[in-house]
Amino acid sequence: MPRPRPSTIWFSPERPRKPRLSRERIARAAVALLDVEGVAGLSMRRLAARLDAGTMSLYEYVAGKEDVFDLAADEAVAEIDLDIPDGMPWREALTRQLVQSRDVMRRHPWLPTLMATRPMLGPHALARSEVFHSLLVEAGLEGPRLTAAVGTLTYYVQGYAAMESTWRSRMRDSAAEAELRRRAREHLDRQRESHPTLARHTRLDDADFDGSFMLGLEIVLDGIEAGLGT
Amino acid sequence: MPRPRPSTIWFSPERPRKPRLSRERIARAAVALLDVEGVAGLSMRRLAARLDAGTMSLYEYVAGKEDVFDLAADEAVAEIDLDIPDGMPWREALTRQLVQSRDVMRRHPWLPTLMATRPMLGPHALARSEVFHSLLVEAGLEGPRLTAAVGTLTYYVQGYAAMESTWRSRMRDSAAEAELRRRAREHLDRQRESHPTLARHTRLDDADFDGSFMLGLEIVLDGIEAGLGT
DNA sequence: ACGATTTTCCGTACGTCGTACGGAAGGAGT
DNA sequence: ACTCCTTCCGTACGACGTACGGAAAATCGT
Repeated sequence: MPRPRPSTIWFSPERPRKPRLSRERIARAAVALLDVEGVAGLSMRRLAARLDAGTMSLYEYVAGKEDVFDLAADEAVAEIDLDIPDGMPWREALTRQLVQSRDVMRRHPWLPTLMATRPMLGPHALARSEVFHSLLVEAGLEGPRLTAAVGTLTYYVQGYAAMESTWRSRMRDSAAEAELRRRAREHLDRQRESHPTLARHTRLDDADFDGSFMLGLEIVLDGIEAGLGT
Repeated sequence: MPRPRPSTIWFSPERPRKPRLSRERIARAAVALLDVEGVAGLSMRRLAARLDAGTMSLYEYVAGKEDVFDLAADEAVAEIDLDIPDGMPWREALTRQLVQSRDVMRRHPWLPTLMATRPMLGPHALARSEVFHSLLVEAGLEGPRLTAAVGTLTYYVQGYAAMESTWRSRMRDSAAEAELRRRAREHLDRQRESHPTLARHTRLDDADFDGSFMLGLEIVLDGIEAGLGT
């Protein structure tokens, strides 16, 4: 039976010999590597190289690649500034919180995807969750309504950030591959003829990401507020 | 210069020789394989084997693995039933539409992730988008508000479906790995002591996925409705 | 009818990946 | 000094995406 490794559990137990690596160091290196190379660019070999360690050394600290992703995700979530000025009303505070979250996800475009595909149980994710819940409790929610409200906010910011970063990256590399882009565009235009509403109401080129994000956020917050009287 | 492959463009042009494969056949096989093996389990080799073809034969029809994902995603989106009874009010119609979407995403748990990480430009995704837009135009929205409203709904259903399927899959395999689960739980409980709001207001075991989904959906729809007067 | 052309099919090969395994090396405790 | 536990990591295996180029087949021009 192999030594059990913690996987997805966050503390580190006793350590009878002083180690060169640590889960924290690995987490930080993973974040840095993900920022530069993206999700597809993170490999155990590259990660180890960046830490001047042998590849297999990582496995003393980490259960596998999935564990690295868990670690990196929680590490990035830690960048969200959680403290809010005393006495700030809940709606304003939540707005700040969500704008912050989007900022962090813009710095780490790989984050929304990872958050959507794993249970976020790291300490920083839990802390963030605590803040969201307590702000909405202050607003007057509890029980399933509370859970649902937290969900809508979380899914919105994750979904928006994911969309934004895929869009931005397509815009970037299409500067080089303008040809293929032209064909795709032409194809879309052809489709548009059979989709009149879409054609009339959407512009593809201008993209006011900031304004658009705030608009959607207002919708969700309005919806939460609308349910308070019930 | 290599023969250009369409990538992400959807029609197929002239065909001077009758082919055994086709983009449609590949798309269907990819969906079936993804359903069984998940995103990580889809490989070009396995996909080809399922079609009784050599691996490299796929590349006559498909630009690469990314293209296969695009194809599979649009193919799955096709399962969403788009027609709505005549005269049904917009809110009810949208609800139907979103419940449908969630159902499809439950049948294809890999779908929400793929949708979040790529621009959905396939014919079925565009058709779905057209329906959403026209329903919200009927509701009285236009311009950036319209775009934002479509966004909130889309992100909500994708985010919820992604959460639901990761949760469900964890619940499944934890039947086998109950030990590790117990440790995770114990860890969570320890964290809960420092997160009082979270501790008081969340239950982990019971999970009324259907009801919870509807609650969140009502929030978003309420929010859209609240913005109509402005 | 038949060669030329075009298109489909796919075997081989290369570089990369995650990680199982087992050994080496280095304190800590006795 | 000896044991034991931990850290470190070289090697190796099977699987992956796909570039390349050749074989075979269908179509077309004549």
